[in-house]
Amino acid sequence: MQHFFLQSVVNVHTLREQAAAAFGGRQVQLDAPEQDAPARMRKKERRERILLELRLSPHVRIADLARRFGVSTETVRRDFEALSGKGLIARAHGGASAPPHSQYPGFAERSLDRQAERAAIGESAAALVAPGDTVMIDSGSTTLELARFLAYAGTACTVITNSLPIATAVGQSGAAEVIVCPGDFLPSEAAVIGADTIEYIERFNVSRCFIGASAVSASGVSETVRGFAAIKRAMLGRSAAAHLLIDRAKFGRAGLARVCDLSEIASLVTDRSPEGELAAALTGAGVEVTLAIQPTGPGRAASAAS
Amino acid sequence: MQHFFLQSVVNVHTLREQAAAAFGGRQVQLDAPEQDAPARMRKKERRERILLELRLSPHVRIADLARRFGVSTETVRRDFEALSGKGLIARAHGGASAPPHSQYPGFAERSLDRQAERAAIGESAAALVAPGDTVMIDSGSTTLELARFLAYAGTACTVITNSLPIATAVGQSGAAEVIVCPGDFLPSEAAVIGADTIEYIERFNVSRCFIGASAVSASGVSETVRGFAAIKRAMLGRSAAAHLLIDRAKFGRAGLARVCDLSEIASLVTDRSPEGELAAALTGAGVEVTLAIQPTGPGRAASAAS
DNA sequence: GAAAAAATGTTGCATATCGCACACAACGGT
DNA sequence: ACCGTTGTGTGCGATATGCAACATTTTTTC
Repeated sequence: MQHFFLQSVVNVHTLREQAAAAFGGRQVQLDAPEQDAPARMRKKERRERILLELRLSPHVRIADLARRFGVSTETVRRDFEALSGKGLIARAHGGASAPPHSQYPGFAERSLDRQAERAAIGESAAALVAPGDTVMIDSGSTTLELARFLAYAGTACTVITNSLPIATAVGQSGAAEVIVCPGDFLPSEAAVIGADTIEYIERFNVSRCFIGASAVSASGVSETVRGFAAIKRAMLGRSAAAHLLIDRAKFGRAGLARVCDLSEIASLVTDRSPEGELAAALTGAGVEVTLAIQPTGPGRAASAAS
Repeated sequence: MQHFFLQSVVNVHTLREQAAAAFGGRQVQLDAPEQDAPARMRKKERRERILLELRLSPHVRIADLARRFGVSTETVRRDFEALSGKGLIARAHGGASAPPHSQYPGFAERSLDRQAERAAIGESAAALVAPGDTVMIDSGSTTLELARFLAYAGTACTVITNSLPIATAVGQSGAAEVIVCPGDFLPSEAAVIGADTIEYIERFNVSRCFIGASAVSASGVSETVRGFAAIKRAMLGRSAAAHLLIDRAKFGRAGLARVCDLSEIASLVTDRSPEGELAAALTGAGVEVTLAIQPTGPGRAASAAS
């Protein structure tokens, strides 16, 4: 079996070249901030390839990559260090793997900040779901945490979602039923959007929905990704009660697309008490505020303890 | 940030206990075949927890787990060895990560055998898709390979699928458009099934569809998972040409649910020429047979070379 | 075209991990 | 109560990895 593969290594390389070329067309700015006049193609390309490999198998080894790229292990090690510095990969002894969870690329870049806060918010929100409930869960990194906690706790509920990672996460528990919405797949969020999605959502009626957002202020909830606002509104319209999961970094700001008024949501789950104008508006709108108990979360302890 | 986490390690543990308990209710038979009168709870539970951890973060380290479980590293090492022997995890120096691809649990158990063959089949099938094409892709581990190669090659096509991992894989390329079908989520396959799925599929017309199956024989194509047969038929009905992706292990067998006649498929992509009755039937039905060039595949070379 | 800067390769050593052998403890069957 | 089985811990030499300093090559810049 071993030499089997070794014989075909050449073919593999050829394929990889093609892919790398195709990929190169829409290069990500990997080393943007620090060096402004950077780099020959080599380094960049190699690092892109590392990320590419990492999408295909969850773990790559330094020695393998070094051999494959025809460079020394030190070079690969340096690449790893740079990439892990940007949070694009997670280092491990002898290799590297995909960042914390996101098999979902789009999330990766941003999902490092406030990870702990989001986990706490997700955990608190999960407590709101009782066995037997039917809920809708919006896409987003905070709501994904909710999904993970639901799965972790094994809550026997029915979940309707437009997010693929959320469907997968909740489904893993085996205890929950998951209904996936149709629509156009948006890679950056690993969720579906569009008219089909909305039409489908409107077939259901649920007791609760959990939504995320880009911003919340006294004037209401808003979202930067335009297609998402409509989805959130559709979910709101079909739920007896709506819960907004949002961290304090988004207080007092406003996004491009308006989602709804504060009065339309039943509760806000966050990591710190809102203050000032927003607090007043929330009280005025009769929105209950749930404060998440600080950082705790499955999957984080391991990396933190190391 | 570090001590931050360390302070809450206790909470994490408590949470993990709960989850482990919940999980224990539907324990998988980890060491079923070899030892019939096995084991105290300890080992089993520990190994389940390892798998649980692995779902939450893509890589766990031996030292961490040893400390967390309060056992020696040797013990964890033995667990790793056992689990990797069953293909449930992939070993790495200093730790372990999720098996080859499947962030998708159900796939895991079976997706080791014939992995290379499936990759070859997927690669061959990917060559059938031209830029601009619109295709449907059925769920399954072989068709997932097709999706990965499409993404890897960056083919600019439109894909309609009922499989979440396929949607994610194809979407990653950024070059393709992906339309996801609605329906009831089936965790073991990470795909959706049901009436909604079928109804949705029937809204489209495509040039090609790629389907997998549990078995193929002279009397036709069949599938063991009942809900899937209907999906495959729906896709067949909406495609100008159908391609069956199937490895030689499934030749000459029959599954519970009948999918279609051989005459309904345009081509069969496989890893070895069919023989005897099946070959005759294929010729008779005018089915073109495409033989996949032997093992090659992204993501595999790394693990094989090690 | 030469100097400067960046990237990469090389070396040596500290450390971590591996794999094995053996010893001990816990449990189950007779 | 005995003994065999199984799971676990400990110690050790071999190997792999990490890390830092320095040499070398390549690229950039003027």
